[in-house]
Amino acid sequence: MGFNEKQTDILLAAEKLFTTQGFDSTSVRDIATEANVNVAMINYYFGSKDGLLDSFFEWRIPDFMIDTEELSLMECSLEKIDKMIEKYIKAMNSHREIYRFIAIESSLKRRMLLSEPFSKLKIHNLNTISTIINEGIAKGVFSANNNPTLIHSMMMGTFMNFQMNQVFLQEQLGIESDDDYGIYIETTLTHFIQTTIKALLTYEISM
Amino acid sequence: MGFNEKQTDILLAAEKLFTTQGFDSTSVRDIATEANVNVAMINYYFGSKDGLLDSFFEWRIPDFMIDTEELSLMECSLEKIDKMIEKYIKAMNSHREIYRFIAIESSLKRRMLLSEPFSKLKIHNLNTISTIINEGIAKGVFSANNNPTLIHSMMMGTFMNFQMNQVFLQEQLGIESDDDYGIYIETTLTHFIQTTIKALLTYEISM
DNA sequence: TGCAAATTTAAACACTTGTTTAATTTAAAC
DNA sequence: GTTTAAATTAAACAAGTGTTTAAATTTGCA
Repeated sequence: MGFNEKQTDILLAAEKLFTTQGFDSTSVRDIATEANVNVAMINYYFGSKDGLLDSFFEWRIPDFMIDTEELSLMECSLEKIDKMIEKYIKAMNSHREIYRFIAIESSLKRRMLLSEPFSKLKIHNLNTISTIINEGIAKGVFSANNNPTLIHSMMMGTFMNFQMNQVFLQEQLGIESDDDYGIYIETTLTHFIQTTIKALLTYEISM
Repeated sequence: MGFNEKQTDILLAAEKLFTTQGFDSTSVRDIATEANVNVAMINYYFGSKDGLLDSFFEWRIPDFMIDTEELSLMECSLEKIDKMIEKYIKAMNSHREIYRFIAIESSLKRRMLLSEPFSKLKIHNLNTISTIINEGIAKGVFSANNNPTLIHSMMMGTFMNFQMNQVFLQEQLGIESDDDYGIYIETTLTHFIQTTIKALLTYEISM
């Protein structure tokens, strides 16, 4: 937390290369060149390449925290579900290459130790949706037997699938540009996820 | 296609290391040692490390093809949807570390050229589900305005999310062993996805 | 202004990477 | 049994890896 200008230069350069090439095939020299900085500065400021990744996680992961303030004011309803999903997708989609990178790197067993901040993010975001759904079930607004963890997995997975198969899906859906793809995610895909979850929460013989 | 014994040894060794460490941080020497083979044999048989990955894709991807024979005999119904999803998850879950590896590697821009067989797999599997859903819509069994590509993304994404966040989800769901996790996927998760898709296909004001 | 700490640098370090070479062994064909 | 091709080997190759060093420069403070 609290990085100086030079550190930020390095982090930005790392971000650009990590997200396009992956962590392992990005060299510290590449990063140094991209950041217009001497190679040794990376070890000086971050200790090691792994330390840089560690700092990168700390630096970027807070962007993906759902803020619950606005939601906490709303009464439990399907509209609240819509709002929450919209917030969710917006948060992740605003830096989708970064989110994809973090999710991929954290999934490798060898990197498990580094993924603590990512774990905290997932717990926070899962709690947000769980609270809302459980409250709705308790009040009888949503049908019971719905598992918030599974619904959360479905939402996250559907979004991530769009990150990991962009080339394929862009072709399948006839989307021309990267920008249009982003728009599709924030409109059509968001609406689809909203519909899906609402269908589940109002599905009588659910589960 | 058609690998001899030595080539298979190499592919099996590569599989073990690729799926646990990723492609970039697995060295050809590691693979050679694991396969009890001279390093040069990898280049002799596969040309290069990239060529090995290429062959690995060709070798394993057919396992994930959904066979449509049994499905084509069934009449269009919600039971057919259940059956299809069951087949889908079973096919992917039987070698889930391999599927995760392929999906991750194919998602890196730098590896796009290699992912042609994966692309073909995705098209085949997407067509399988699309055909069934579109037939159901045409016959009025399923509600219209359902987008098969989105439903497919949802199913794939939900499954993949379980692959990429195993440690996290195992803890969240209180699952003890890796085997139990696999069982959970083939029972509870499969049922959840079935329910979700059926809820969508019978949701009146869908989309 | 002087001094100590922090920053920055080029060079070197030790090691790993994927690949190739040239020699040797094994197998198949005539 | 000789010849030709395929398979296998250890060694070398050239380039790249993350990291450290020790010297030089800059900075902040008394």
